[in-house]
Amino acid sequence: MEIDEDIVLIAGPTASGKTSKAIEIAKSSGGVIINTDSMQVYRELRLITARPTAEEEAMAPHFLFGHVSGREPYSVAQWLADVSNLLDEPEINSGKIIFVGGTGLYFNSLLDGISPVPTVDPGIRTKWREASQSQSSELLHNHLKAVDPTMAEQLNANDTQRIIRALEVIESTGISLLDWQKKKGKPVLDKDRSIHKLLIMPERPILHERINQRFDQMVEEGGLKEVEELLELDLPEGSSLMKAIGVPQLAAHLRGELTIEEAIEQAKAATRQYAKRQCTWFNNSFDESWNLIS
RNA sequence: GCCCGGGUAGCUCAGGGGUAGAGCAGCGGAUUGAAAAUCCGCGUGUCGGUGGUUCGAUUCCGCCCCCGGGCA
Repeated sequence: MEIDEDIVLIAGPTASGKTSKAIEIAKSSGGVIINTDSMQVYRELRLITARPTAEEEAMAPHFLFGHVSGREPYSVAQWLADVSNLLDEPEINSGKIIFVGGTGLYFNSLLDGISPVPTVDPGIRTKWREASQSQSSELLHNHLKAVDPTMAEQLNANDTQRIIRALEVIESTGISLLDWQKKKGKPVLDKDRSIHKLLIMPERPILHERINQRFDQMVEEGGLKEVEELLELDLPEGSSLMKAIGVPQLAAHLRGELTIEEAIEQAKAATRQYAKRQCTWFNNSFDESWNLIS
């Protein structure tokens, strides 16, 4: 598949064949590949996050794959900053660039930018993250109601993660997250470069089949060992990597809580559920400028 | 062949004379610094088949089929 545009975006649910499509395009049209997946940025997991293999990476220049440690906090904003830094390099920004991944939020931030919320005071962040371990979401929601009622109204009382985000922002900046989010971010892609957007959406039953097969393959190729080694690193509690699909399930097996068959079955189900959430995002958040293929 | 037990949602199973409900799976939605996260919503069904009793049967009775277990 040859593509004339300067920038190619390839999105799709997990196991839809994005990696090979990106390499195919890079080989026929040239260009570098930039990761647009929130988990493939981490160094410690390769198999379980379906990161391109060393052989695949050798077929074209790859960026932002496995470039951060699971010990470091990472985020959509950090990713966008990493992309922005890459685009500051003329030899990258003048050639073809292929963004590939499955994180809808990252694509949206790439195209629309992200609101310029200041970095939250680390002490305040830690305080609320710890509070979320010990306090009920309802209690936290009540805190938020007291300090930022309009934001509290936007959030479900069970949505602990968004509630503590809102809490840390109002406490750290004195301004409601809602107000910050009204400020538009600035897009990082050059306005004058042409973009081709590809959305790979296989039929659901086919996708499920591929997901199931791929997880079996991950385990055959040493996924269990990879998780075992990850656990030995003793990453900080709540680190994103520990929540990568497959990790909690295989870790439960290593602790003797699940048989390997149960762990595999549960990991496959979690992957299918994730793929559905991705499809929801793509279906409802991406506009008609995306070219749908299966 | 005989004797038990069972056949209810995709799976595991509960229920019981007024056309049925849980968990898991599945489906739909939200999504702005943890996003593979986090959260919201939705039972999707010839109750094995067929006769009968009954105002009414998935439920009770007969026969048949299928699956376990036991005896031969």
